Amino acid sequence: MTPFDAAPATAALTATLTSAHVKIDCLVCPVRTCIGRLGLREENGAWCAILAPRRAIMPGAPPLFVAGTRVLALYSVRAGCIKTYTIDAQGNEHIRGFHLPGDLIGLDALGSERFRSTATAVEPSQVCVAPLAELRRVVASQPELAEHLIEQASRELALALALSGNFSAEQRLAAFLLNMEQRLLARDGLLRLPMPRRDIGAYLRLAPETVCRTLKGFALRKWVRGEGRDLRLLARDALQKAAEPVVIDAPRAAFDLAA
Amino acid sequence: MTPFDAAPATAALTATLTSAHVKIDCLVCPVRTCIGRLGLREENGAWCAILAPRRAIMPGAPPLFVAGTRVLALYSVRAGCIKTYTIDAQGNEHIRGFHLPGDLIGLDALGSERFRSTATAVEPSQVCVAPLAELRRVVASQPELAEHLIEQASRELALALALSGNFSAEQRLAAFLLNMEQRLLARDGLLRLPMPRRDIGAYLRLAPETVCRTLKGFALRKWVRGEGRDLRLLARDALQKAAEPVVIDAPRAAFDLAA
DNA sequence: CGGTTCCTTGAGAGAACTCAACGTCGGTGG
DNA sequence: CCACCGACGTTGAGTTCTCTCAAGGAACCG
Repeated sequence: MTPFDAAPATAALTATLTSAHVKIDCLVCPVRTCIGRLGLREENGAWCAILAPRRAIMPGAPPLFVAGTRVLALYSVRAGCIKTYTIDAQGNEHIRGFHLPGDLIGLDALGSERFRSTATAVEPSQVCVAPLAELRRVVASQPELAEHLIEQASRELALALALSGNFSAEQRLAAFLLNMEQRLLARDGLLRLPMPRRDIGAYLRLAPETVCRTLKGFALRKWVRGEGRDLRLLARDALQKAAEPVVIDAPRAAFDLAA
Repeated sequence: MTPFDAAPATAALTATLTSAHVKIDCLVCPVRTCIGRLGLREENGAWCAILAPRRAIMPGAPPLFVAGTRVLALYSVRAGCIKTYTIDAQGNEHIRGFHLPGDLIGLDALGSERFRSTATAVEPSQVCVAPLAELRRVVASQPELAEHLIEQASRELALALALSGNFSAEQRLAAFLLNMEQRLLARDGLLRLPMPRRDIGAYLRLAPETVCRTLKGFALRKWVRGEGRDLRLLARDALQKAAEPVVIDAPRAAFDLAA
């Protein structure tokens, strides 16, 4: 069991943490697992240092950052759920991603100088701040960190590409549930979605009603159970089959060589 | 005028180049512009060396790589157009991206160990091969290159996220035309699309017929002109307005602080 | 208790798809 | 030289998936 199974929707998260807390808190920081995987020493101050400044983000509060503003820092989600989105001319909200503990926010802005989206909290959340200047400095001195950033961007890219495919509502929703289950480290298929139906729809290109109806379809087939945002995935294999985001195709054209 | 304005659909591209040609050819390689931008010396052998092995890729020929196989190298497009795609269970092709000269292919696979898509040529093309092991080595010694990779992945991510939004056929096609015009370095809005309507549709989540009809709608409004794949963008501003992929939204909620 | 947000369900509307047909073009071979 | 073939682009007609609009009920909060 990880420290993040318990929903972090406590008032304590809103408290401002002093830098004195940093070292202690970092021991339970989700980013720490990444550090461990990279073979970095926990005492290594470089990565922890740039993550020191914490920020608590509340739903409805001012955004973490706003589309169009200059990128001054990236953010690492420590707890909660942050959504990044844009608003089009018709006023529709397009959610570009949900960021869960351990995820970096703002990777899609590194190519430009400005944020492409606005970031707000879906539930009470906390992020660590990685100022861009310091990030560059650390990247230069620690190639492992650069590789970590590339890998994270790569994974996010793969997810975005899989989602941008021409799939049906059922396929996308099934893929979404499985993805969220995996990223939320849900146990026994027990899953508490942080976001409302409207946000799921804005992410999956579906009307909230369609999300609801499709979910009901899954429930009728006994693939999922639950009410509202508390779900239980009963038939993961069936969902996986329904999702089928990518089929590994055989090298069909490889035989044209003989012709 | 760049060396890539002329369509490279010549038989010469199919010829196998020996390593003796590398140094000379690298002077006209699109990647060179990146090297210049990064402040690297042209004589710097590290980056050029790993790009040395060339491969010619022809439409209908065996893929450059196949989804599911291990990632042994990334590929830098030197000429032509490479598409990456997946085939779903229904046999539908989902195109994840068109890669033009200067683009890297396979960035979305760095997070996993295997390619997520299959890559084939849309038109006669040529790529440079960057073996993963050497790439890692160079990244470790040259942080600028790491930043370049991150930026490239970031831009690709931003494009994928913009495209994955819930936009209409007109919005997506307009955005696609503008994006292709920019990336093909089209002059005077003169644009020769390398791919058939079917591929555009598979990329934009549209039926080929819808691509055709939407394009005709643009033509009726005098926004574009041309026949088949040869297009001329007459009203770039109108297309830009129709595309409206992202609207920079004002920090509306920023005033909640006072409440 | 009123107000708000969210979830759910129903009925009608619409955007895009499917199916079908036709003309064009370039290559191939009789 | 021309018929044939396949791939592509275009257009039309009917269908379908998803959206929009509307409404009711539940949960939460001040």
